[in-house]
Amino acid sequence: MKEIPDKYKHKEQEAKWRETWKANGVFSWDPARPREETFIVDTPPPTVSGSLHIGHVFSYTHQDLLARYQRMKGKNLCYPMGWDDNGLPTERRVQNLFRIQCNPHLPYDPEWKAEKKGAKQPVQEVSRRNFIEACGIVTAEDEAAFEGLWRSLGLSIDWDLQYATIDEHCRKISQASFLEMVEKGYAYSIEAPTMWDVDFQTAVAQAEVEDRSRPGHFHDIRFQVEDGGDFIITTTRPELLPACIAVVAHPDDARYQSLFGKNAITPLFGAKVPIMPAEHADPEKGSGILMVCTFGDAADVEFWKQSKLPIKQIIGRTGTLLPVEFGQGDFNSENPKQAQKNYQELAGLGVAKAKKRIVELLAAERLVDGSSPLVSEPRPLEHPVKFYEKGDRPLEFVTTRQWFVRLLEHRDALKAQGQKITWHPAHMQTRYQNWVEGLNQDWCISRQRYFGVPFPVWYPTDAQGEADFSQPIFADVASLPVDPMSATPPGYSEGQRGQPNGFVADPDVMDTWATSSLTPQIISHWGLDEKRHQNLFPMDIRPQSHEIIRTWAFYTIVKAWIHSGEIPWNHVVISGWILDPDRKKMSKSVGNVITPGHLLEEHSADGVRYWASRARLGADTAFDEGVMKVGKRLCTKLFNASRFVISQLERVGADISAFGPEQVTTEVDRDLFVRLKKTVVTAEKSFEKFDYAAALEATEKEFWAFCDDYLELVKRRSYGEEDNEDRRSALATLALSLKMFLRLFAPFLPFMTEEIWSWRFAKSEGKEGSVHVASFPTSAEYAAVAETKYTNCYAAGVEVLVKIRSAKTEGKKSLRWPISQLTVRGSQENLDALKVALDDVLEAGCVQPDGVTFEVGEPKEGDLFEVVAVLAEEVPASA
RNA sequence: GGACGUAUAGCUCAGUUGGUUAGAGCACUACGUUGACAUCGUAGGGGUCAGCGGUUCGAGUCCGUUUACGUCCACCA
Repeated sequence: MKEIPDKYKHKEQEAKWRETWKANGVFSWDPARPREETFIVDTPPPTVSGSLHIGHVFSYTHQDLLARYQRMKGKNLCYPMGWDDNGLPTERRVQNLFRIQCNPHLPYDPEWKAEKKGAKQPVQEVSRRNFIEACGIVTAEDEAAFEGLWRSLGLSIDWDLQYATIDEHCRKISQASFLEMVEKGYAYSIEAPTMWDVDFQTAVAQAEVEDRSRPGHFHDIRFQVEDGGDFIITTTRPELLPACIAVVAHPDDARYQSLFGKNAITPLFGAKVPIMPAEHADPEKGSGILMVCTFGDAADVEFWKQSKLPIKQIIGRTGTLLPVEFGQGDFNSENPKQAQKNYQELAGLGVAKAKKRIVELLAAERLVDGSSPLVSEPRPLEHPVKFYEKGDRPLEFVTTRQWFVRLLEHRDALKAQGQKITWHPAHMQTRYQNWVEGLNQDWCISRQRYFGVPFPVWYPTDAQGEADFSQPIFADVASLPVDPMSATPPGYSEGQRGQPNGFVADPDVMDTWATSSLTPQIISHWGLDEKRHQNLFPMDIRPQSHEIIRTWAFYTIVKAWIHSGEIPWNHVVISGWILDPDRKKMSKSVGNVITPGHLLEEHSADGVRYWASRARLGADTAFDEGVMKVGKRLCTKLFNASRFVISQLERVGADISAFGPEQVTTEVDRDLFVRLKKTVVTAEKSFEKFDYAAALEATEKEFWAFCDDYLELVKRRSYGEEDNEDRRSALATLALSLKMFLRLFAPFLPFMTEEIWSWRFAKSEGKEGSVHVASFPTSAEYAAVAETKYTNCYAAGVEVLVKIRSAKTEGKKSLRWPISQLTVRGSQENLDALKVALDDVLEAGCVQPDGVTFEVGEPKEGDLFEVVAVLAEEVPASA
């Protein structure tokens, strides 16, 4: 027999169980079992270069609760872990840690080794392959640290099912997905103005764009009209004046009707631009007339596309003004020499500096009537400006060649897919619908970065060595994954790379979401193992947070629809955010992030999990260490109550696992089981609705009541010296109820319940001995407990005991103080019920048996009884 | 501007299809070491259920409206 410890030391015990679970493969997935017996979690792959905070612990606990419940229901759990390691965050960290910069034109240096360097050391340029190797070193370290934390938290992940979004398998799936999207006509490449981050020098997608409120200025600028007259335009972006291609006003705007069809002359640059009607011009805003520049915003892009006007691109990929020649090409001017002189003042400047300079130029400029085109001092305002979510400078529209996935024409189909999925909580589906309805661009999936999945594409070159983008050469699916920078396209030799009549590689990598949108296919081995794919796809649950519904959830639904015509999972479960005590979202930029390490140490993993388990899905929750303390206290209570139950049984040599429901024979015990069965049903129903918090609440409430009341009432019988039916029933009830509570708590408190389970309930040392593969309690399990003939006899006993205790508290006496006279008034029916429990009550309440009086009568409304307990004059020596 | 959510005790939160006197924990107060538990127990005080209006025999719950807070989307002249 295993020795039961006096004290629970959570650090040691939790470490012990982590090792045991690992050694026994308690959480491993069995690929042989069929789909209907399997439950699949599409685990969110955390960005490894970020640091984990308490919010991650919160949401990953939620999925683990659901996984553990399903496992105890007998399901074969496929609960993998992925790491999102490609993309910008890793690149940034690698650049800083190793002081390197990727230069994709350098050859690979096999001798080069990545070394961490101080911030003051010079930056070294390395090849793309060397750079990626360095990324691999960093992500491997990060992944190990993350895995350690997840194990500390007790996540029941199958650690054999791991993937990293940059690994070979994921690259293969991502490239295969791309090729199929090309084949099915969903992916296309086009040279077009695209939202562009000038610092990262990459295109970005609509989903990665956010508005930030920034100070700016209105500038009122007078334009001349070709054959006389003028008008004033209000703009916040005067630096785009040289890129002005048209001037527009609303077609119904009376003020400008007479100007439509004429040309305006831009100040400083003398460019003749058409004055045109346009629906998007709002007469209420500014002066009602505005300039269209290539490109100031999405409306400019849209207008330019429809108008077929020439493009005047003045902002380059680095965010500085490009050198252009006025009087040549599309940069027309009435006075090219003066225009060029003015532009020379701006060329090479960044956007902010160009803005400042052009205001000075406008102020100094004189129109024919001698006035300045800048008709007033710039007026300050706060306005929303679009930023890349990871960027520091406003986005610009730059014309580049990019790969896109068609979304706009499929909005209705994608909305319908969202409706086939059950969202928890349900209102989160609205966010998905809103996002799909609000889409205004196709999905740009190409990024001008290095650490990511390359496009498996090359382009033939013409006699001049220029790439022909209209004839892309795609890699063969069997050859995936490929890096076109080092692999040669079919039918070419490496010597033809970059040569006339040769080929060039597509230099770009995919958006990180292009890979992470495939997590279900990555896990199911889509296209590689059809049997496994059929067995795992669609999945059961996708846990995630709500701010990435528009990215991760949305793109995953897109990919599943394109590739399989299916939804990727049946349920999406959304965790809320952790708010700091001021109810602000915890985020790195705000600097209010709380890391979980010390909390797990102090409050135990079970305590921290308890805190997370109390929060319902989707509800933002304030960080509260007090709740973790409550969780730890619950563990202690469970520990002590279990020791008591086991000691009671073993005092008389009973085997705790040998009791069955038919041995519950005493009326009070049978009545207790009416309650316990209700609790089991509530827990099960709640879990089936993914409402783990309600399951915990019901279990916890019942457990405390069990400790406070039943354990007190039962002592007379369980401590009894005589081996009779009453005692056997008490022991059976203790054994069965403890076994029940341990399993009900197991998803929430996996360490503590496993510890206690291992004392006496575990049937073996291996996987089968774990409480986490034991079956979750059902009410059917206790069907063989006979119904009591005295309904409420347990409740009656409890109520009288509570009132006796209350009398002692009021009398400022200890709970062991004897009661000399007890009068109980109630209905005959309730008194009869009470009499069944009376011996237990009298013993627990230290009532002298000869001092009890019953009266038939009406107690206060809501009560079963009115109780008068007279405290004894003094403590007898025996007490 | 559009959408969604939240508002219940000092704090963190429950409150089911409308149904007795609105609950729990923390904190607070008092009492008590009792044969599982001082990492404790027992008991107590504490609420105009954000405001207003409506439906109903009856509203924390349903409807309308207002306010505050949060989030997402739109908004760059």
